[in-house]
Amino acid sequence: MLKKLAEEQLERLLEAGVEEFALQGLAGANMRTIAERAGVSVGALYKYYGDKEGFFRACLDRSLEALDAVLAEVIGKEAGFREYARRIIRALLRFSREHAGYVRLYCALAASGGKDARELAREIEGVTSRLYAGTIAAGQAAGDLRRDMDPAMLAFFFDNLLMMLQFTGCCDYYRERFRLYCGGTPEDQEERLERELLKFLEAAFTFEEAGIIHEA
Amino acid sequence: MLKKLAEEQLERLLEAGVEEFALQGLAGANMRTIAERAGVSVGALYKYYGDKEGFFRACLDRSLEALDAVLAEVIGKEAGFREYARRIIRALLRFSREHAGYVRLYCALAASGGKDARELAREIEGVTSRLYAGTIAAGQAAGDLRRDMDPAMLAFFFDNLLMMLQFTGCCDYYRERFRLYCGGTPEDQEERLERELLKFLEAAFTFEEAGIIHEA
Amino acid sequence: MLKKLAEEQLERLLEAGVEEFALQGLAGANMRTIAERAGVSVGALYKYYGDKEGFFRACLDRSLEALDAVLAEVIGKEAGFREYARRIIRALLRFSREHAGYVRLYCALAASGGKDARELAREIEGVTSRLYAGTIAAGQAAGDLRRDMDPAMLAFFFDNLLMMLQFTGCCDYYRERFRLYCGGTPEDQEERLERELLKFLEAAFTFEEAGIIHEA
Amino acid sequence: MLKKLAEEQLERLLEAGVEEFALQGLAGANMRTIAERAGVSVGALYKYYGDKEGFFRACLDRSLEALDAVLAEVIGKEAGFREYARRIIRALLRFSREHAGYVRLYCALAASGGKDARELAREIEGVTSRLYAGTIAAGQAAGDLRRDMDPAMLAFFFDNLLMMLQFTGCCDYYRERFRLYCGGTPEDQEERLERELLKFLEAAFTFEEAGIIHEA
DNA sequence: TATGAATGAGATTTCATTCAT
DNA sequence: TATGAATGAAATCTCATTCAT
Repeated sequence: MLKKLAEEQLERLLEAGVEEFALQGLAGANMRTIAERAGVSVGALYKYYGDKEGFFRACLDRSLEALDAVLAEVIGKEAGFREYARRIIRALLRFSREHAGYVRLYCALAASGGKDARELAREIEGVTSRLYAGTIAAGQAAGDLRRDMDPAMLAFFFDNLLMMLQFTGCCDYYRERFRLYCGGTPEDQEERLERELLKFLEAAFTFEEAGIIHEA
Repeated sequence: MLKKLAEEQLERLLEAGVEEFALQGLAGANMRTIAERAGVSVGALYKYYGDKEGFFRACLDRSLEALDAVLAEVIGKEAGFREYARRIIRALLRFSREHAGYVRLYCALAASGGKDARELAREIEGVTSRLYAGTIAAGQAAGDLRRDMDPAMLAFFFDNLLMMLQFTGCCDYYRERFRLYCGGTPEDQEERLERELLKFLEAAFTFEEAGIIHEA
Repeated sequence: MLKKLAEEQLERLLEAGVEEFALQGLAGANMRTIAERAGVSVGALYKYYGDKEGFFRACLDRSLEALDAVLAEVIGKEAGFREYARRIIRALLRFSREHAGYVRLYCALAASGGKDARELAREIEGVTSRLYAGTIAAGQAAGDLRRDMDPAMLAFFFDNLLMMLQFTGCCDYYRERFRLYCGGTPEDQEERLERELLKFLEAAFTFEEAGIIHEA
Repeated sequence: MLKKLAEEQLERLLEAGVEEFALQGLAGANMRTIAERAGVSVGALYKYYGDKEGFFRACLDRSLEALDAVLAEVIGKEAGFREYARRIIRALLRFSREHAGYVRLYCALAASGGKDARELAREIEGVTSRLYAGTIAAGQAAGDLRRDMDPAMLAFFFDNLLMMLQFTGCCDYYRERFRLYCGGTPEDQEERLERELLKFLEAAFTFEEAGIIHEA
């Protein structure tokens, strides 16, 4: 077959690559397999992306763009922390559902070591860390959130729970783990998961030590 | 004498293997490199562990044993949830410091996909999930912990935070991420990290929404 | 008009091909590179020349034609050996200057092995060998050239020096070698080269060992 | 077969490599073919020589060493030019017979272009050029050789004839060419070739212009 | 028994050639 | 008709595994 590689085929290449890299890692992924899965010749794969490393980077970039898009959508609207958290959780749950491959790749990369991993961290977490810390500090100033905790740490724990939320939705290990803890799959339990996480966060973020309950 | 030497070699092999597999993944790891790092011949490596897969499994088992040991130590003593949480956090922080390689391998495996990952989840998380849920349910019954949340979910979020705590101590991505959120390295900030996490958990676990049920 | 364009393209293709084959050899040459250099599509290249081998042959033929033309020009005019040698040397020096690519290809082919190389030898050297031997034998009969040497051998050594003269003008190795022996580039030293080569040949071809036969 | 690669096998690898590179060029040579010809696995070939380029260099170095050895043997003994020339010619004829592969590789490399070819020229010809020019200048000073020619040019033409002598013995093109000029193969005609070349050189080097024959 | 050189299947990558546009 | 993107066979190179020493 010699027809021009359609947009759609390039799309399929990236999808297949994201999936394969997420599953097998950079070293374990097989370029021929990826090309076959995408229904494209190896030559075409190399023509478009140069080499394995380059193709890997393209898959990664694609994942990051998708994640950025989701976050941008949430971040845009001004809101209090509660509303804000709810929106993020819902957005990430949807992202997990719709772009499981990206999350898997993200999880795999975060697990890999070396300079690349550190750079990736700066690339991905740089934005969110500042964003969360800012929003939380504002919430503290407004009296909406507890003042007895370091906003940086609050943001950190918040993001920890969100990262785990995503992995739970997409990665085999984390899905199975969810089943052990809560029964069922993350999808079936999505509503419950969202509700309970919000309760958990609500308490963690608003309760102030010494029993002095912050005004609702 | 000879046996001792052999055991020491096996030890070194596992250490080297854990490190290499954590860093490069199963596919990316190089058996010759591992043998060289351990100062052992490739032949010996194969003699003891059969093949790459088998050696990988041995490295994994070793990591799990170490983790089990730590948890067993903590679990043994009866205590209230607060004390219990403090002990686990401290134990895991120490584990991260002393057995970074194991945690890295654990992180890498959790990120990989497939049936193996699911089995691994059952193997690792089966114990802790029941343990945590039980302890939490007891705490709720005793009135120490909030009753308006599913104990399974509470346990799940608790473990989420603990997993992230471990990754934060050992894996490049997560370490850099910590730096972005909180500044400094997890080691330098260990005390602060422990303190704030406890505060966070304290609130999340004990605050009850005073009957004001979060709107559905 | 269209035909003219096409012919110009074919011309450019051959030029590019001669250069690439001379530099990289048949195996090392890249058809896409050649087409691009000539500003022609790969499809056109294949349309005109069938395949790589065929195109290579066309490049070769073109080189041989050019060489034939030069020799024909020289050979046409009747003259004594001295005059004859001078003309050939000048013609080859000019040919080297103007058609360096052809000479380079010739050199590369002569260096390659196999049946093709042998056929090429017959094709190229068949004419000149008979021509030189004949002219030299005539010179000997006329008393212009020494009689104590085999005319075939004289012709052979003569052509040896002429081949080296051409390579010296065009090929990197031989150019550098000239610099080491004589200083400067063959172009700068063209006059000197011509003069000295003529002196060398004059002596080699006319000196007779005065009956003192070199001891066996 | 897993026995240790004997000296002899490494030897065979280099022999096979020299032959293949001489015949096919760097690009055209096939590493698998070379390994097979030498009766050695591809892995072993790569273990010893790193990559194709490195193996090529090793083949080249081996050829140069062999050539150096021959020249060193000739150069050692002090002698007049006639004796000297006879020795070199004989040595090179023998070298061609015994190390045809090296000469073929040498010929192929000299035909290739680029910086490598220039460096190779300096490496190979640097020694001989100075040596020949020195010996010839000494001969001129002693009155043994004609004084009306540039010693550098004399040395250059001398080496030209010697290079062609070697190619004639080993390379398909040059062998066929010899047959066309002189009939028979260079081996069968070795004695005649040597004798006639010496006569040719004798005249070219001792005859002085203007008919004034140099004293014998 | 322990070693590590040798093996060769399999991975990445290139490029002559085709043919839909 | 002319183009050049797509193809996929074949090349280079790696590395898990074996087994002669």
